[in-house]
Amino acid sequence: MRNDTQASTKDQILDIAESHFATFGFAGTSLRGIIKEANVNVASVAYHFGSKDDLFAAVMQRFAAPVVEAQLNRLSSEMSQPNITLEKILRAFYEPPIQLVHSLGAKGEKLSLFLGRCHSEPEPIFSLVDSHFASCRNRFIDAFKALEPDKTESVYHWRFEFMLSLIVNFLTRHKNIMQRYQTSTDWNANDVVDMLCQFCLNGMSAQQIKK
Amino acid sequence: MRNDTQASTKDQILDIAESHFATFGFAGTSLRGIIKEANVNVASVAYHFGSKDDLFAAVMQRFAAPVVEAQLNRLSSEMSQPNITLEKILRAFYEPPIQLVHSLGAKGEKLSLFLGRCHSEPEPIFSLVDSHFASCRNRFIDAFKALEPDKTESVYHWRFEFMLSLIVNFLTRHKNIMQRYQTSTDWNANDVVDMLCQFCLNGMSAQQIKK
DNA sequence: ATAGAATTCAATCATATGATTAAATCAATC
DNA sequence: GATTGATTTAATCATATGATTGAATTCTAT
Repeated sequence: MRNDTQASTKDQILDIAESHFATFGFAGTSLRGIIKEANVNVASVAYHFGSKDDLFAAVMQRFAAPVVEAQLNRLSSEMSQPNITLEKILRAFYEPPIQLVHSLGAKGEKLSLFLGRCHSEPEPIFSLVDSHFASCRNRFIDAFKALEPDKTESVYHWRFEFMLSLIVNFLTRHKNIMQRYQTSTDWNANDVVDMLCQFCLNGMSAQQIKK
Repeated sequence: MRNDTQASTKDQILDIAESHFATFGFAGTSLRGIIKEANVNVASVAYHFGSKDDLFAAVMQRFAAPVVEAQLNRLSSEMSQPNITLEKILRAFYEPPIQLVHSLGAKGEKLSLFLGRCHSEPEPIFSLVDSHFASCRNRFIDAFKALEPDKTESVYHWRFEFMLSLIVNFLTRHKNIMQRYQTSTDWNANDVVDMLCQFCLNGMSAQQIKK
C-alpha cells in the first residue's frame, strides 16, 4: 500500500482503465495511456489482471455485474407481486443503472460512458459484454412474455432491444445532448427514468395494437 | 484500370475500408488489413485519400451524405404539404436509410453496420460523424418544433435522440437480434419502418401528455 | 529483526502501425 | 514509339503497442 489517501495500484488501474475505455473505446485505449495517467508501471497491469482483454473484463465485472444484479433483483421482486405491469418491468430495468450513475457524480459520468459504449464495441469485446448482459436480457424477455403471452417471439426481443437502445443512447450521449439546449448538464435521476419509461411504455403499447 | 470486372483501386479501397470500419470500428481498423484484403498497395491509400482519417471521411461522404440528403428531401416535401403529421416526419427519417440498406443486399449489411457504428465512435471521429449529421438533426428538430410549437426545447432534442437511437440500434444489431428468435436473418424493409415508426410515434405521444 | 511472500520497477522483445519516399509501371496523346 | 502525366509498387522511417523478464523493493508474519 502506497499511502492512505491513494488508492491501491489495482483500484487505480481499474479507475483509469474504465475512464479510458469509456472515452476511447477498447481498441483506441492503450495500456501506456492508462499506466501513465495512473502513475503505475506497465507490468502492474499484467501482474494484477493479465492481458488487455482481461483488464477490460475486470472493469466490466466491477461495475456492469452489480448493475445487472440490481436489475434482476428488482425484476424478481416485481414479478413475485400479483399486480405486475409493463411499467414496473421497465422501471426495474432503468432505475438501477440511472440511479447508480447519478449517485456517483463525476465518477458516474465516466461509468455512464463506459456502460453505454461497451454495448457498441466490436468483436471480440462485444461477445464478452454480451455474456455479461445475456442473463439480464433473457430474464426481461421472459418477463415480457409472462405478462403478455400471446405475442410473436419477435415482439419480446424487439421490446428488449428498444428498451436497451434508449438507455444506451442516454448513457453515451446525454452530456452532448444537454449541452445543445441548455447551459447546464445537470440532470435529475427520477426525471430521466420517467422520460425513458414513458417513451418506452407507450412505444411498446404500439406493438400491442399491431400484432 | 486493372481490368473490366474489377473495381478501380479507389473504389476497391472504399469498399473494403467501409467493411473494416463497420466491423472493427475506426481505431480497430488498420490500413494494413484494408490494403491486404483489397489487394492494393499501402501508398495507394495515401495517394487517393491522404491519411486514415481522410479515408474514413471519404467513406462517410460516399454513403452517409446521400442518406442524409434523401432524408432532408423527404422531410422538405412532407413539410411543404398542408397535412403534415408526426408520423410523416418519422417516415421521412426512417425510410431512406432502411430502404437503401435493404436494397443493397449483402453490401447493404456492411453499410448498415457502418452507419450504425459510426454514431458511437469515440472522438475525434465522432465530431466528424456529427458534422455530417448535424444538418439532419437540426432540420428534424425544427420539424418537431414546427408541428407542435408549445413544448420545452428539451422535448424536441430528446425526440430526435430517441428516434435516432432506435435506428442506430437496428442497423448495428439486427442480424444478431434476429438470429436469437429465428433461423433466417431476412427482413422486410416496410415492416421494419413500420415497427420503428409505431414504436417511436407512440413513445413521442407520451411526451405530449407529460410536457 | 528477518525470512518469505507480494508487489513494483526499469529494461527489453517482437510486432504492428500510419506515413513517406523514390523508383517503376501504366495509359493516353502527339 | 516517344513523351508526359497518372498510378502503383517495394522499401523504409519513426513510433506505438501488448507482453515479458528478472531484479529491486515493499509488505507481512513470525
